[in-house]
Amino acid sequence: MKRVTSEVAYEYIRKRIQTGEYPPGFSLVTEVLSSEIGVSRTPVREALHRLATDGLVEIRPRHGATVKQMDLAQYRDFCGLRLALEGYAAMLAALVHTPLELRTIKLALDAMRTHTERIIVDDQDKVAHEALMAEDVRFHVSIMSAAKNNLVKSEILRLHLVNRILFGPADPSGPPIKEFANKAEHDENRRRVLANHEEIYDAIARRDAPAAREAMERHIQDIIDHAALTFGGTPAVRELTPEELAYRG
Amino acid sequence: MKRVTSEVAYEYIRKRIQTGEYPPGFSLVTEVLSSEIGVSRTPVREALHRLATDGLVEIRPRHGATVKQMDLAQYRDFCGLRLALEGYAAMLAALVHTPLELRTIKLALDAMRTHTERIIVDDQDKVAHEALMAEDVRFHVSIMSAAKNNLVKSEILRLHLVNRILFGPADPSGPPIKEFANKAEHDENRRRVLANHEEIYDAIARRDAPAAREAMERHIQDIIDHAALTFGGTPAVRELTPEELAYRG
DNA sequence: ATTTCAATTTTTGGATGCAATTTCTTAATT
DNA sequence: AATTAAGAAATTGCATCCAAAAATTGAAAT
Repeated sequence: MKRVTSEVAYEYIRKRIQTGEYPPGFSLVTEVLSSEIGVSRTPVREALHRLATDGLVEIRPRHGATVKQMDLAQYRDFCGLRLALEGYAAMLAALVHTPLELRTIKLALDAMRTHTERIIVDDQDKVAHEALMAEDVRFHVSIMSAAKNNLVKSEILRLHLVNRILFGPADPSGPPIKEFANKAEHDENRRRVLANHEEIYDAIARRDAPAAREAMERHIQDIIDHAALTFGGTPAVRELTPEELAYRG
Repeated sequence: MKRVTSEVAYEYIRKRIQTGEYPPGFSLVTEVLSSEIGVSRTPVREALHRLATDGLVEIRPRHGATVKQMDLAQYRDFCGLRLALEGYAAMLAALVHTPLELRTIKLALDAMRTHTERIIVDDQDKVAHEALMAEDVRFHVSIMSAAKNNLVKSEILRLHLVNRILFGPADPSGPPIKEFANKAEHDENRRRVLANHEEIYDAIARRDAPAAREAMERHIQDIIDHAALTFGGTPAVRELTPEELAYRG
């Protein structure tokens, strides 16, 4: 025995989903995966269950596992969760951050500013794009670390994982997503994100908890709105679940 | 094959944890459980993993599973999560509730009022105690249903599950929990809970989203404070994790 | 030609066996 | 007597095997 085999299976599948090699709706057959990875079906099964609790995979009993796919309504629910948690984390961070934690947040913010400027000058700068994304993550992670609530932190990290998958690198065989907006729109969006981050940082720095929460919530709401635009124009009236309908009689 | 055996195992173990038959820290050995339940080790393993993601069980690789135990610090983190989510749900409910959903919430509130009065008159009324707990749950569930975000709802329900376990029926072999306060204190607490609920309801009814959130957050904060008292007097300074310490260099 | 029903194949969920690792026990040494 | 080391027992994690359920294919009847 080498090491935790189920971990290998988990990482293997997760990576494929994230890169888009296994697109949303893709059927994940244990037998195929196990022979592909070179382990038996047991650890694959376990990995799929873990991915299901992460929200990356959907398992219907006796029907197998598929890569999760979300419609806009589900995405909005998802972002609502993120909004609630990250807003709370920002609030906590404003209250309990240490000077060092504040500096860590500021470092990420400053780096983002630099990279954003660079991208606005040269749209094709791949390195700057990569760096910007990395610093964006660092900014958010720094805030939830400063909040000092590990449960909240791990929940948010789990959500980020899903977000990356559904709106990540590519969606080669998925439904036709609306073509990217033009550069001017993109630049405007980047500036808005940066402005949002600055607001959040300032509120945390002056220990203004309500303002920090509001700023973070506005930021995430902006993300939702932006995604709604690129996703497709439909206002997407929410479907009511049977469970919800039960409340009406 | 009869039915989903892993479901049987899951319910079996969950119930035992909730009733306190398996107290916090209790060692959950797959072999023992499988022979006790009458299924093989595979579904037991799966059930334990599910319980771990629910937060009821702790699994350390190669060391087995134990019933999760929380200290006060962890409980506060846990309640923080609940506060963030239920506060958000109350806000949403204020914004998007239908008249029927509002009435459902009011029904639970009215029932709670009745049962609380009854308990204050007769402390020993077991039926009223049961009913009060049930209506308390109904009140909270009605609100998250009215919020119409299934993800948030299922997350909160998961949290409620854990809450029930750690502060549920009994903890026979656990550390000596401070003896229950006297009746006057209890009655005061019950009245405060009811007043909280009324505030929450009123805010939702008049579609005042910020007030609904604030009232809910105050309510949960009260619960935390109350638990801190009955748990033990220690202020419980949070331990820093190695991960957090990394941020300091 | 299309639809329906049955048989075959595929695939999941569960049981069992096996190897590796951890823990418990016991004995020996300081 | 206490502490450590070695071996024995127990327990986890993975692989394989088996049975039940679902999907698919093919044939027959309308």
